[in-house]
Amino acid sequence: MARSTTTASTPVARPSTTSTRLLEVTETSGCCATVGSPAFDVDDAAELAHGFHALADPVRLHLLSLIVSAGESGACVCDLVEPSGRSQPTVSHHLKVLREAGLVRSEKRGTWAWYTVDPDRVGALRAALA
Amino acid sequence: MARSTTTASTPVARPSTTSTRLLEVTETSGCCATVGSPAFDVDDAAELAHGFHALADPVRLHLLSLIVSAGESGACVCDLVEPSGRSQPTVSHHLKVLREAGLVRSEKRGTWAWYTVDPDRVGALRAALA
DNA sequence: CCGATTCATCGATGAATGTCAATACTCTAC
DNA sequence: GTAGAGTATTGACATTCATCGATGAATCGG
Repeated sequence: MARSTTTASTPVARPSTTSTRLLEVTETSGCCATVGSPAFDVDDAAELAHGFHALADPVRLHLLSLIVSAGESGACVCDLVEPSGRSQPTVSHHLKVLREAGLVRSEKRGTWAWYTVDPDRVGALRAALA
Repeated sequence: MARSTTTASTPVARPSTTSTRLLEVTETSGCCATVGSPAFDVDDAAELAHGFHALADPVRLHLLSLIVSAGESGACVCDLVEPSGRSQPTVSHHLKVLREAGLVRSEKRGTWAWYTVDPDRVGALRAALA
C-alpha cells in the first residue's frame, strides 16, 4: 500500500504524505464547494456529477443553447424538435434530464410547454470549476 | 410541424418565430462558443459534451479534487486509490477518461505516475457556461 | 538476474443510456 | 362532445459505462 518506509535517499521525489493544509472553506453559490477546495466531499461530488451528467450530451447542450438563446420568455418544445434533429420523444426525454438536474424549468402555457434556463443552477456548476 | 398558421387572436403567447438576434460572437478560451452564444454549433456541442462527460462521475470529480489539492507537483496515483474507495484498475480507468478529455496530464517519474490538472482546459469548460 | 512495487491494459459483467415507434394524456377549436 | 395538435410516457433495443480480477509492462533495490 504505497510508499515503503525506506529511509534512504530517493532518486526522484517521493509521494508526499498528504499534507493537511488548512484553508478557508470556499463555499460556492449555494451548492457545493469548489472542486479544488479541501472541503469538497462525497456529497458535493455526487451533486455536481449529477449536474455535469446533464451537460454530458451534445443534444442536451444544443437544447440548452436553444433555450438560452430564446431569451426571457423561454423556448417552446415545438421549436426545439426540428433543430435538434431528434424525434419528439427523444427531445422530451432530454428535456426531462435537464429538468431533473435543475438546469431548466418548464411551464405549460396552453398546449405548449415552455422551457427556461435556471441561471443559478448553471452558475453553481460553473462556480464549482473555479 | 408546429404552429398552424391561424390568423385569429391567441389566448396565450404563441411560440415566436426564432428571431435571429445579432450578437457578437463571445468566443471563449480557445475552445468553444458559450452555450448561450448564437455561434454555438454542433462541433462545440460535441467537444464540450466530451469534457462534461469526464466530469459526470463522482469518482472522477473526487480524483480531480485530490489532484488539484495536491498543488503544483501533482498527485501520485498511489495516493489516489485508497481515498477514492475504488480498485486500482478502476482508478486507472477514470484517470484515463480525465486524461483523454484533456483535464489532466500524466508524467512518469520513476515507478510513479504523477497527475496534474490542466487549468486552461477546466477553464474552457467553465467559460462555456458563462 | 530476481523479487517487489507501481501502474496500465484486457476481458467479463451488470447497469445505465440514447434512440425511436407506439401510445396515453391534456389542452384548444369547432 | 369530437377532432386535432402538442407533450409526456412506455416499451424495446443496441450501445456505452463503471467496476473488478487477472495479467502485462516498466522500474527499482539487492
